[in-house]
Amino acid sequence: MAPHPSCAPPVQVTHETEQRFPGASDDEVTCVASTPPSPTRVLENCTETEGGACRGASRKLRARRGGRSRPKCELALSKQRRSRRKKANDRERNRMHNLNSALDALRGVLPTFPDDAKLTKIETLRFAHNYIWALTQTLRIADHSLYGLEPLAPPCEELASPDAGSPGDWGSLYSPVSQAGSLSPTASLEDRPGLQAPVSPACLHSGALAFSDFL
DNA sequence: TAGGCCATCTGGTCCT
DNA sequence: AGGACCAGATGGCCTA
Repeated sequence: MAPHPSCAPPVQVTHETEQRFPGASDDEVTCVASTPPSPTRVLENCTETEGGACRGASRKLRARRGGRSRPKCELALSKQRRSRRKKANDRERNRMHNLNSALDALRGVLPTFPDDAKLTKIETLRFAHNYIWALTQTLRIADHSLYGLEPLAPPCEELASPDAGSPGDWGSLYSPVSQAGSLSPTASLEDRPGLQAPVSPACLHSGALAFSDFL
């Protein structure tokens, strides 16, 4: 789905040039100083007619390079920038691919029906969050019942207040974070058959819902 | 056709 | 200096 190279925006050199001046190397300074009128600090502060330090440096460089017209240098600088940008793009692409791979792995361990459409990125994250949360609560319930403690869960139909506190708050149908705003799983998941938002662990515990209802 | 999702490019910032 | 990370911009694809 890569944009057509022909449609890709042209590499913007001027902006980067401007940004990189403070740390520019000798070569870069030399190249830019020979650049035709552009909004750069060097060109503003270091013209042929002013600037002692700049003039001195310029003279030095000119002596070293043996010339004042340096189209080759511009070309080299431009090539270097393009090369750096290209490498950065490659790294960024790779990074995003890794991120997507991790997301796919996460999808792989989430309970969904085979015929479900692939979860979007945001759905995957929300659902994983809720799934983990519900499983945690389930374990907690199991522990409590194992040791004969009082069940902490409210009735299934009782929903917690939106600002229910800790992650351990069982009154919540959804984990606290997902309850907030757009993170509510009902917003994005309820219309997906077979991909329900996590049910209350209390309901699981009481048998009001089978675990399969969670899926 | 509008809106959602996605991949990619890009420049900025922070870190090593 | 170079890499990682991030967020904004852009354009393509798909669906209601």
